[in-house]
Amino acid sequence: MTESIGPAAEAPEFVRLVLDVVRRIPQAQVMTYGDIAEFLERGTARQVGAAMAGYGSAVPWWRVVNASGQLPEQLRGRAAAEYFAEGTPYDPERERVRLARCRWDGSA
DNA sequence: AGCCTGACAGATA
DNA sequence: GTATCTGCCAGGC
Repeated sequence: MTESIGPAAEAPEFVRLVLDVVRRIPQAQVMTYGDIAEFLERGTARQVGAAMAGYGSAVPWWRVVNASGQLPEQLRGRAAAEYFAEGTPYDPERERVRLARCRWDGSA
């Protein structure tokens, strides 16, 4: 059999591309799933979501949200702590980031 | 092959 | 503002 490989090594190329983008999102800013697919000119929002579900723990996953500025229920608590820590504009009532203020377009 | 599921999104009512 | 439907497409069964 092949020798032991790390979790990232068995990730498909699309997953690597997604993770590379997520790592570049600046602190206190976010991208949506669709933004990442569009930025890569590859895949769909749903595929980005699948990539994050499987491998997202290796990157700043809380900086990737859906088009409503939210993450799944299970992750909202931990994400909120990160938003508070890094100063991301966040609406605790709605449990969502304020996309109009912190959406990153991919430019530095 | 078909069917279902999913960290989604836009249109519509 | 919420609810529902449809399109999307890879992956698992």
